[in-house]
This record gives sequence, structure tokens and C-alpha cells, in this order.
Amino acid sequence: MCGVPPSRRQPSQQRSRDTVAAIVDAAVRVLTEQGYDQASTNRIAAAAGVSPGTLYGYFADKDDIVAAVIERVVDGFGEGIAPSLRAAAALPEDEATRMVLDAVLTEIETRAPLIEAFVDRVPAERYAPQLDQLRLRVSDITFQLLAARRPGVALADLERATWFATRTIEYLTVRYVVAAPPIPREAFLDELTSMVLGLSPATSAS
Amino acid sequence: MCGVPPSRRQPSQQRSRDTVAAIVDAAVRVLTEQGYDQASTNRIAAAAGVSPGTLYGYFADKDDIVAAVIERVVDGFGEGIAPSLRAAAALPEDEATRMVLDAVLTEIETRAPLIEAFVDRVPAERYAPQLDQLRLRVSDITFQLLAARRPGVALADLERATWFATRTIEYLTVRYVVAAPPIPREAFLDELTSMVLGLSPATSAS
DNA sequence: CGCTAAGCCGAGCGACCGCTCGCATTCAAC
DNA sequence: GTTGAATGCGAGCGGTCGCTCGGCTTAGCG
Repeated sequence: MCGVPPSRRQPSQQRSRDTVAAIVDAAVRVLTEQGYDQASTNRIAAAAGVSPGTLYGYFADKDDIVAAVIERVVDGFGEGIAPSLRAAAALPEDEATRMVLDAVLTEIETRAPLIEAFVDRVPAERYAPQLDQLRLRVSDITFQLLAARRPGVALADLERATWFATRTIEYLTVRYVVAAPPIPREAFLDELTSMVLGLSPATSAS
Repeated sequence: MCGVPPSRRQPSQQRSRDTVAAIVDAAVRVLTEQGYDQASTNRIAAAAGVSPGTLYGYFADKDDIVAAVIERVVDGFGEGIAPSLRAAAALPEDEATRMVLDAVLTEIETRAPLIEAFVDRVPAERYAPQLDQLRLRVSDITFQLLAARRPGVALADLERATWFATRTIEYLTVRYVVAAPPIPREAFLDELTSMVLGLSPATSAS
């Protein structure tokens, strides 16, 4: 009568919903502090103030918990940059680009500890599917924004520019935050903006 | 009487040198096929046709084996791009850049399976120190090449350009190889070259 | 209140891990 | 040959892991 069973039980009472939230919170904490290897299910359960059995009442296995953590991060990120994406279409290209990049960087900065923990303490295959889904969504939006400004440019060129733009932004922002190079935030955003603008296939400017 | 003991025994006979090589070979194979989690020391030993005890005769622990694998990759990579780096100083900037990027991409392509295995199946913290060392070396060289062409440019600007260039090249080449986007190799190199050239702090062209 | 089911506990299972150690084997030097 | 160091073996230790299951507790409802 309902969709696929999410994992095990469906939390129906308020009590159990709190429990699930406590587990995910604890998972974030343990993953951030100890990394993937050390984040045993028993440890997460203990950090949540819950028994291992309870944990497995709501999650199929360890990776299901990690997936829930990622989902929360991805959703938050998406919501965080949505406003700037909506505003982008109405602005000149350089201003729009700079604004979106600022939003992206901000969202990564606000999740720095967790993102850092994932980037260098969790094998990427554990979260690759969800990350690829996010990449796909971002690429779609980027492609649309790009195509709207460049009528008549070949599809392949737009796709190439989209790939370069999204990957460059993804990696450089994450790296800027976790590696903290001695570059002022404004200078970083300026350079990144000019990189992204520079790789667009040529057409008459907006 | 000698320096720090490298791990355990120093292989002195040919026999033991073969053994060490067999272990590292096996580690490459197992890591590539099974990933870090599944690459247990017993499994690596079995793949090398050697007993666990023998393995621990030459390596301090599991991560010491992984480190040996990385070292081999890093060394090979360094040797692979060295010729193009030596030739770079004597060429016009655009040609030099393009040539070096081609060499970098080639080296990554020839190690694609192992690099892919590391990128998404090994937690980065396991190889971060050695990777950072490589980054440092590459950054130094890049900085020198850049500075030679741009006398009088502020140090901070050169450092910023170096950081952007090295990180962009690192990530985009690796991603291009492991994610295999629908972009022809030549087009990829052209775009990457123009990105790198574009971000250099302005001065009179070479 | 009494009853049902949802929620929760926690000891502990079976598996596998990284790693050791006592002993057998092989080789180089004499 | 003989000998001692170098090399290799592999059963198995101590430990942790992911996960289960039988029974207790609590919430919701008539």
C-alpha cells in the first residue's frame, strides 16, 4: 500500500522519529570525528544513546546510515544554492556567475568539517551514487543557464563547457575549503569566476 | 649501524628482493580489484604466493604496503613527466603548457585502473601525505616556470596562479580519465590548456 | 484498566581482521 | 660438508566488526 519499505520499520510515533534523527545526528558526529573505518555501528548507536538493535530497526546496514547522512548534506546544499540559481537568469552573466559561486562556496564552508571528513576519510564509492546524482542535477541546471545565453552554439561545445565548469567549481571550492590555501576568499572567487567565464564557448556577450 | 630500519628486515639476497616485489605487485592487483577494505593482509599475501608472516617480515603493517604501492606510482609519474618539464623552459608558453599537460594526462591514463581504485575505494587519508609531497614538488616546478615568464609579478599572484593551475590540472585530468566524459582527448587538452594559460597573472606575453 | 503492537534493549554470534611466533627451509661463507 | 644467518611458513591469538533475536518497556486506544 505504500512505497518500498524505506529500510526496516517505518517510524510512526514521534518517539521513533526522534530516534532516527538522533541516529543520523550521531552518525554525523562519529563520522566527522572518527572517520568511516572507526565509525562502527555500535559506536554510532552508543553516540546516539541507543542500542545496536534499535539502530537496525531503522537502517538496513551501516552504509544505509551513511547514505542518510549524505542525503541530508546533499539536500541542504541544494536548498542553500537554490535562491542564487533562481536569481541568476535575470542577471548579467558575470554577476550571475560570481553570485552562484559565492553561494556554492558558502554552502561548502558551512559544512566544512563533515565534508572534510568525507573527502579524506570515507572511500568515495560509499557515496558516489548520491554524489553523481547531485552532479547530474547541477550539470542540468548549468547547461540550461549556459545554453540560454548562447543560442546557436553546438551542443557538444555546451556540454564540454558544462563539464569543465561543474567539475572545476566542485573541486576547487572543496579543495579551497579543506586545504585552506593562503588565498583571500575574494581573490579566490574572482579567479574562479574568471576561469568559469573564460571557458564558455564564444558568442556575443550577454 | 645503518639508518632507521626501513620496515623490518632489509632484503639482502636476491630471493627476498623478489619476494618484496611480488608482495607489492600483489598489493597493486588486490587493491585494484578489491579496494582498500577488502584488501586484507592475508589476501595480499595469498595473492603474492607468500605467507602472512613473510609479508610482515618486510612491511610494518598494512598501510606500509599501501605506502609502497603509492610510492611506486608517484615515482613512475614523476619520471614520466620529467622530460616534458625539462623541455618546457625552452618552448613558447602555450606549446610548453600543452606539452606538459599531454604528458600528465598520458601518465594518468597509463595508470588508470590503479588510480581509479585509489580515488574511489581508498580513503584519501591513507595516501594524503605522499600525495601532498608530490603536490609540493609539482607546485615548486610550476611556480618556477611561471615566475621565469613573468618577471615583476607579485609573489602572491604567482602563488595564487600556481595553486589554481596545479589543482585544476590534477583534478580535471584524473576526473577525465576515471569518469570518461564524452569529450575527445584533443578537445579536452585544448580546453585545459586554455584554462591554465588564461589564469596566469597578466604580463607581456612570452 | 487491559491489551496490542510499536519501540527498544543488549548479550552475544559468527566471521574476519591485522598481526605474531616458533619452527622449518635455504643460502652464502668458510 | 657444516654452520649460522637470512628467509619463509602457517596455525592461530586477541580483538573488533556488522548484525540478530528473544524478551522487556512504553504508547495509544477502547
